Amino acid sequence: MGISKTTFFNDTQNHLATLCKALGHPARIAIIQYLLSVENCICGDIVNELPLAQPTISQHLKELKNANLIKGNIEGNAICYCINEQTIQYLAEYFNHTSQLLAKKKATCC
Amino acid sequence: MGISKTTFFNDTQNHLATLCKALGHPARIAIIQYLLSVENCICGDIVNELPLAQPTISQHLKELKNANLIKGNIEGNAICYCINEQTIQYLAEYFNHTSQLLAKKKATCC
DNA sequence: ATTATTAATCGTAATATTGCGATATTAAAA
DNA sequence: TTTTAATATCGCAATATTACGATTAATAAT
Repeated sequence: MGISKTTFFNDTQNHLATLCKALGHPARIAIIQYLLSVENCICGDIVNELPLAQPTISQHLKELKNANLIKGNIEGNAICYCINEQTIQYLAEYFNHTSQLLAKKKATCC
Repeated sequence: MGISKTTFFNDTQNHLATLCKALGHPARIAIIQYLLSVENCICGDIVNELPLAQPTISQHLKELKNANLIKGNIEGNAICYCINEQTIQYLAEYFNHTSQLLAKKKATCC
C-alpha cells in the first residue's frame, strides 16, 4: 500500500525512523556535510554546490527542516540554513547506546 | 523523476544515505530494537512481535540485510537474524564525529 | 512419503519520493 | 516604482516503497 503503519509503533521508533529517512538520500547527506564545512550557510550556495536544480534543493531542505535536522534564519532576502546540533547529538547518542549494548551482549549466534 | 542521482555523490555520501534509508522506517527500527533485546533471534519471532504480515517482515529484513545492518544464519528450517555490530558502530562514529565538529564550530548564525 | 513449519518470492494495488520547469513570493537594489 | 535576486510552491511525470495474499522452496517432523 505504500503507507507506513506508523500508528503501530511507538514515538521513539517513529521519531528515529523520521530522522533516518530524512538522511536517507545522498543529496541530504551532502547538504548536512556542506553545512558542517562552511561558516556562512546560504541556500543559494547549496544550489551552486550540488548538481541539482533549485526547486529540488529547496525540497530537500524542507525535508531536513521538517525532521528538525536543520533550521533556517531569514537574512534579508536570503535564508541562512544551519544544522540543528541537538538532533545530530540525539542520533549520536542513540547509535552509541546501541553500539555499547551490542558490545556487551554475548554473540549467541551469527 | 523518483530516481536518486546517486552518481553525482561520493561513496561515503551514498553509503550513509543507504544505511539511513534502511533505518528510515519504524518497522525496521523496531526490528533492530527487537534483535538488540533478545538472545535468540529467529525470523518467526519478529513476525509475532510486529503488527505486520510475514511477507512484509521478510521484505524489511531483506532491506536491512542489503544495507549490511543485519546478518542471517540458517538454523535448521528457521533463520537466525542478528545485528551487524560493525555497521552500527560506523553510524555511531559518523554521528559522534559530526556532533563533535558542530560543538567546536562557532555558531555564526541560527 | 506425507505433512507441517519456516521463510522467501511473486504479483499487484495504493501511496510516496524524486526531480524539475514554470510560477509565485519576498525583499533588496537601482 | 521597477527591476533584480533568492527561495518557495505548484504541477506533473517517472520511479520507488509499502503492504499483503498467494505461492514456492526447503527443511523438520510424523
